[in-house]
Amino acid sequence: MRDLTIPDSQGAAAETMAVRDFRPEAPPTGCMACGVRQLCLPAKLNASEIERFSAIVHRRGPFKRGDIVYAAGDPLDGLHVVQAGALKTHGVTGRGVEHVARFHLPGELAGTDAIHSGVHPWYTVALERTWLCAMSFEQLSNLAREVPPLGRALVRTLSRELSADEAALMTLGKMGASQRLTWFLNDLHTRYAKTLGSAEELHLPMTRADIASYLGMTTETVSRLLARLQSEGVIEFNGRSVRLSRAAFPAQRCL
Amino acid sequence: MRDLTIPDSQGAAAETMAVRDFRPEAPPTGCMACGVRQLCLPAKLNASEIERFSAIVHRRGPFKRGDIVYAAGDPLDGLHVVQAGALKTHGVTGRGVEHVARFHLPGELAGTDAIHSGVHPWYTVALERTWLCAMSFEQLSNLAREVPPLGRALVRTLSRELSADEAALMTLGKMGASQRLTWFLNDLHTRYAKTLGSAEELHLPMTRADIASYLGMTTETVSRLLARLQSEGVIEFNGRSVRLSRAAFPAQRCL
DNA sequence: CGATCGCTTGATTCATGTCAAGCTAGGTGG
DNA sequence: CCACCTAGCTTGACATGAATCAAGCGATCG
Repeated sequence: MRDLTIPDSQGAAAETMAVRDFRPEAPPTGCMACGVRQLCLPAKLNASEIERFSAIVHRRGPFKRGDIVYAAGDPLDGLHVVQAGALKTHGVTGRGVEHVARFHLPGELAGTDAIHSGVHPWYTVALERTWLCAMSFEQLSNLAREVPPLGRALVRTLSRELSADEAALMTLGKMGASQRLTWFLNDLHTRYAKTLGSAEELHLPMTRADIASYLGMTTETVSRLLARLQSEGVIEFNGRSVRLSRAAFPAQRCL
Repeated sequence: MRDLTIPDSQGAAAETMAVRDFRPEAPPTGCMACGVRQLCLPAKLNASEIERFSAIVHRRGPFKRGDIVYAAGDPLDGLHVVQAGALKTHGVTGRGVEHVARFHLPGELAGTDAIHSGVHPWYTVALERTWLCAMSFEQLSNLAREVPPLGRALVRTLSRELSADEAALMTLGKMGASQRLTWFLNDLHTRYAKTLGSAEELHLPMTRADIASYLGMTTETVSRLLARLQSEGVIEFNGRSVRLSRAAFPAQRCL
């Protein structure tokens, strides 16, 4: 892990946390009690297996907005699961323009794109106050050999990321700007629902610029489209909190 | 595997094969002698491990243009490595429009996006006369447990696919149409070079419509841009054969 | 208290999509 | 073997969605 020297669970100062945050001040109680477990690697492990997995994981945080988890070029050391908060993975063009390739929400794994080359190809940074569960890939790999269900979970997780990326490629390639945006909102809602339950109110951890970059448009267009969707009654929003009108999101098919 | 009943290595009729095809009429001689091995799963296995891997693989083909390897909704049964030829993975919108998410070239693995759900999310079809190496995911998974390097190879391969998709998301999201196209040509060239060596002439296995769909533009735009790139001296092309002017593709950075 | 960042809204421009037409090559049937 | 037929490709004229340029506002941070 590069020398970030982010204080591990440092003085849990009293701060108002966004609704979406998952008991962010609680010290790690181990995977057994973790709220994102059903999405995370130990999802299908039994108690003793979880115990062993838990032993190779340590909690890191809080990362704050903008803190770097991986920089492009860093050697692969550990993978991280988002326990609370959110990350983005982005590249930077020659002239300093950044482009977001994906967001990582609670329960999702980051760093996997570095496995094959041993080097992180992009930047991964925190979008808001974030806690991560770190594990050495080396140790994970070894443990997976002894605990086959863990190996299978790793493969399944990679496959899930893969098909998520493919879905994004499908949607972002063909659809118009407005459809891309509604797809995005719906996707976020679905992913949050997996760990935090389906909430009325969706809190966006990222800026308009991040959304625009991810969806391949400009911040101006995002703003305008949000305004239009609101006027059409499809959504209601206020800053970064968005309420999706269920009527207008009819089990949205992604393609 | 769904009932494709594609004749296994059926009567190797004498046919003129495209330059890119990899000894397509030769019967399978096992992974040891396979030309795409260095990219394929057994890349880093020793002779006896390759032997075991080889035993769970069987060769299928020839598939011809348009033959379906996986249909959306099919249960996961086997994974396939492209030994010769090429595949595309695409979704179909409500009104029958298709969108291509990725191409699979020799040595690349297909079907992995079905692992996590057990169901293939999209269609995967042959673009040209194609041979595949099929393996049951079940058997692969079991063998990976006994042969750890194979498990690692599987994880590495998934990671490679993942970062390829991310690179595509980066490029397709931000760049203009012309840059997307040159990125695409360069990417194809690079990938072919891994198994077949760097050739002067790049043979495109897909139609303009496939390219357009993948890059998020129209066939007309692809045509026009190819014409423009040729007039600028960046490429020379004739139908589906393209020659990249090395001078104009200066170690093209993808972002 | 000022400065900066994130967001919104308006006016204008331009790249790419859409519609339309014609060309070419390869495959099929007579 | 020839003649048609179709799928794939190319080119042109025109329309438009989204980018760009520009301006202003509110909240947060130092």
